[in-house]
Amino acid sequence: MKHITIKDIAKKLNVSTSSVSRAFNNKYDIKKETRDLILSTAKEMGYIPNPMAKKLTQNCSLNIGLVVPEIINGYYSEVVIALQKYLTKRGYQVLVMQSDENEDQELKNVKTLINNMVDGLIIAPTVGNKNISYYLEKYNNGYPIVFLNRINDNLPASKVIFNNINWSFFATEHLILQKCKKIYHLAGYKDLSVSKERIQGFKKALKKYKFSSKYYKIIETGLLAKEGMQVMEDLILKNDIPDAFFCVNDMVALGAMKKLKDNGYKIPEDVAFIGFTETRIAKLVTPQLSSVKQPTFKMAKKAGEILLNKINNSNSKPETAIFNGELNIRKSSVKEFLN
Amino acid sequence: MKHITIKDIAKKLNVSTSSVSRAFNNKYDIKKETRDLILSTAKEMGYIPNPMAKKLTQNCSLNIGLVVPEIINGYYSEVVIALQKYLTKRGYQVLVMQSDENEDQELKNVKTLINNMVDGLIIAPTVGNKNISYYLEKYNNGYPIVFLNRINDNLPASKVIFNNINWSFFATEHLILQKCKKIYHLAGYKDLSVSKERIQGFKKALKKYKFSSKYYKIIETGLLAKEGMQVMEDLILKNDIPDAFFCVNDMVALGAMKKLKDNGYKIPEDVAFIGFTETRIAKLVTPQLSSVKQPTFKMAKKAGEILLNKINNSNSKPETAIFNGELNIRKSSVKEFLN
DNA sequence: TTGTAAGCGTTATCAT
DNA sequence: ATGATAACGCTTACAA
Repeated sequence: MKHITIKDIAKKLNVSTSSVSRAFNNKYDIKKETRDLILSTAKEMGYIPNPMAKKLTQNCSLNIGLVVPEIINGYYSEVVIALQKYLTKRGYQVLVMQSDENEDQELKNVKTLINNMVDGLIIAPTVGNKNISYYLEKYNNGYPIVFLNRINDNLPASKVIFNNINWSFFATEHLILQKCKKIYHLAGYKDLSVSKERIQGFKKALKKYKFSSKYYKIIETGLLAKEGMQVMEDLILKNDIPDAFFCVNDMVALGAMKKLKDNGYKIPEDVAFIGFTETRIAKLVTPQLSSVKQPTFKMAKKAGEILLNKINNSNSKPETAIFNGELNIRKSSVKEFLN
Repeated sequence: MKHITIKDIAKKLNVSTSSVSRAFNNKYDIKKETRDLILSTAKEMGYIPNPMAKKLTQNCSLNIGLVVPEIINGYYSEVVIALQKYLTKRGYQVLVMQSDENEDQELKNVKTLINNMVDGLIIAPTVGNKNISYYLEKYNNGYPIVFLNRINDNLPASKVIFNNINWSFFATEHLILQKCKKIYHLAGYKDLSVSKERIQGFKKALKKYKFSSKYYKIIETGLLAKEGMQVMEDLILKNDIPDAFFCVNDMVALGAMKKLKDNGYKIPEDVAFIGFTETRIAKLVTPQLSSVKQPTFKMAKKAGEILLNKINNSNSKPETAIFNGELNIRKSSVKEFLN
């Protein structure tokens, strides 16, 4: 099963290897007939171009590194899928690495990918900001990087982000308009940029409607269902249950809801819920979970687009794309008809 | 930002490139001091070995292709994670491609990966068997392939599979022992090997307990929550609701349960449910969903292991690993205390 | 339009 | 223990 090379084809047809190469690559400087002959015999012989050789001469790997926090909870799975689709169609392979919400792992991943000479990186940073300066240094040296999500609006680099502040404002306002009087925010990680922004939006809404500090709380949780459950267990013990929760994401919301339901609370009658970064599961639970939907595919695609721009035109300018979402109101947050 | 090469190092130290190469690769035939000197200056100069060049000379890509049906529903996400972990640690990159439950897409993926000269393939085939003969031909020509899941026990190739028949027998038997008298099976795709096997186990249990054909049904559904909902909607319209459902997977079960709950049925009191291929969401819904848990990580790891064996020792024998799981009984299927 | 030959950055085979 | 050199499969000046 030795691989056929352009040499084999050249020998068979009594042409030079350059002609064979040209037949595959050039549009013009080869005669149509020889070109056709070469291509057809190549096919006949079962020729497959050796990507390693090609990459070596062209000094590119045609690989893109994608670093995400995790791919188990749906959101980043969709990011992966969207980018695979976009980049594969353009001749690139995507190397996905997970950070498991761990900064050190993330840095390791990035370094592994750089050592593998990926042509560019898309990074959805994990909680913490220890690594950002390292990434920025690379970026400023001309390394093609696009940041996706979880990154500050004012980071001086190409990035694709969601308008967390506005949409968490809307989500909170929705709860307020449902006449919720006491609203807690399950807030993810205090060091996570999206958490910070969602807190900002939350506070903005409370301020607009003049909530005194007695009537809200911001509670750090993490991002997992398990963590939503733990926090809720704690609140139940303390008998400190408000009439609404706005959660940093759907998983935390689902965990928290589950715990409340198991303890006899009615949702939304006793406690209203709204999540964020809508997942498919939102529609499978009872009651269905209200949430903020993000345009995941579009955002991922945009990140790919910016990256390829940079790769193909190394002095393209930094670009920031900010996306908006939609508020999907479902049963978990609708109290009004009760009044 | 030109890359440092071994030539640069060689020139700087007045040694030959072969010495530099040796310093990085060989254990013995270089003097310790020169070796150390070379390594330290290399580090100083910021040398990164060019993987493309290395791969070209060694005629391997250090890439493994992984073809899965999808990665959105948790199960195959875990497969991806497990294999990434296992293979990355051993110097390989994993190229993941999704088939979207589409045979043609799957074949395309496999061909793309082969054209990219991955060193081996792990395939979790999608529904249908149109491509299997193509894969087998490659396999028989010595191409390293391991099949994971969704493949017949008697396929003459290396494979890692789950004992679907036994565990669907156990799941069904559990429902029977809960005194369920009429059990429907939501069965996935009729052309999917795991569906077939789970149907076999289902029937085996029914036979053991002498269910007449009036008291069970096997209904083709697909594998998505949405499809579980659709089928259930249909059954509700026909007023054809048994007292238990055994579902081909958790997603179908969740969709079906949701539809029933929304129509006023009590679970498990009116209808008991058990899923398969347990997902994390099983514990987040009310009532929690009973399911059969598969040792996903172990199975994926085993697939990686068999594949690397084959790659490193091309005349290693075909190997089949069959795994067992566990039956996790939760509230959705427990009726007995009601009697 | 085609061929020759150098080069991409390594490793591997010989000598020395 | 080290160096010279060919080779891996392809692209690309440059020459013809």
